[in-house]
Amino acid sequence: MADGYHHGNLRTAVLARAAEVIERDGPYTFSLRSLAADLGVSHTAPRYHFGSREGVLNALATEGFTELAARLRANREADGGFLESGVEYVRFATERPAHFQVMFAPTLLDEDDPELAAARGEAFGELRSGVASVSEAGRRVEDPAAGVVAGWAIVHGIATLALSGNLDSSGVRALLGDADLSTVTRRSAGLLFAAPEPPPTPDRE
Amino acid sequence: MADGYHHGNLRTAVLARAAEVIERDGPYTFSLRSLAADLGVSHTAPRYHFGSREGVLNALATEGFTELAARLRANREADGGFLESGVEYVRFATERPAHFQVMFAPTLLDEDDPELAAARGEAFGELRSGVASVSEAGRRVEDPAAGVVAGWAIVHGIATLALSGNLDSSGVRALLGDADLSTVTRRSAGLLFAAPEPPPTPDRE
DNA sequence: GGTGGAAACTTTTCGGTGTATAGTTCAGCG
DNA sequence: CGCTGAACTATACACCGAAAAGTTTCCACC
Repeated sequence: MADGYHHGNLRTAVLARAAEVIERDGPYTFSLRSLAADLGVSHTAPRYHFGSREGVLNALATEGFTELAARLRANREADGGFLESGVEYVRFATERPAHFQVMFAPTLLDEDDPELAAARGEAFGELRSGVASVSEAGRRVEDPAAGVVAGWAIVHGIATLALSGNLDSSGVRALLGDADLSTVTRRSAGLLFAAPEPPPTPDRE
Repeated sequence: MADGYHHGNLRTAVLARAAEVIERDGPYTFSLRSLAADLGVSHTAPRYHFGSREGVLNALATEGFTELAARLRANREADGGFLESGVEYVRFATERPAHFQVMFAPTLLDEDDPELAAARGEAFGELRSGVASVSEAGRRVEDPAAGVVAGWAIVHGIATLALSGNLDSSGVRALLGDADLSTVTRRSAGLLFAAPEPPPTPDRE
């Protein structure tokens, strides 16, 4: 495969290296040329596989949505419950920070890419069906639509704040005794859907 | 002031134009040179005021944190309550999308800038004191630290998801009957801290 | 065992971009 | 009138994404 002229596995190598670089420096300074130099190929070689810089980011986002969907599906099939789906969402963000950043930065992507749209649709489907299970569980959600938004927003908020370092730098994280992020997620998102313990049963019809 | 050679108000003009451009195309393609061309000055003129491209973004973030702090303080002094502080947070994000994006993208900023640190500290202080009022109100928060994280995360999550267009594109927003974002915020974040009694916001249809 | 073609790269070239440094304009002031 | 500092320009350089044309290698087919 790798004969000195043909890299042999350039597409995979580019994606892996791109994720590393973006994880370290963010998506702004991400450069196709320096990436190609790292991999020992000419600076136009990645272009053959991805078409453009945007193409690399699209591929990264697609990869990310596919993996996120798989994780959420696995959790659902293991009957992990909504809260654990949320924890998984945050875990994915911290384990694949580059993917996560790119996935939710539409100005970096070509939204017309059908593969990206398919992968995203799959992930969003898992998200909705995960949240739907909460409504079925019949907690205290008299406003299921708001519950969906609240559930997604709280885990997405924790993920983005943690990734951007604002949870630590704000001193908020320290309030929790430096618990790991999964614990933080459980304790925080748990407030949303957990039935209040002392108070009486909320008014149901 | 403006004599054809000296612009007269370049610093302000650069910040205003930068916000426009970033609001439209995001912070990644933001270019000092095209911005200078728009304003009719040489491409190195902005550098005199900001030192570097990063300097412009830092100034934008500083401006943003200062305004956010002021908004939160005004709400607190008007006794708006935590939920309305959250609504104000989201409103700020949608009204100053460029500022908001830059403020929470540390890879775009020079974190050593003392002015930025001061403005951010001020805003975070307001945030914490706003959330602290909830604990004092003694709702059902037996885990106040988690409440702080949850409160911030849910409004930050709504803001980022809305700004990135993911609330609409996912179809989640439509579930709420296309309510405006402040209403979405109240209904969603309201689930977090709402006591069994209906909150001051009337939510009747 | 050669031949055609496609896949995977390289080379070259172009315009755009941030940064650095030296030079220019202009208002205010002694 | 001449000096000085603030605000801006001109020039130069290295890097970058994109485009187009050329090169290498493999492989399927005859």
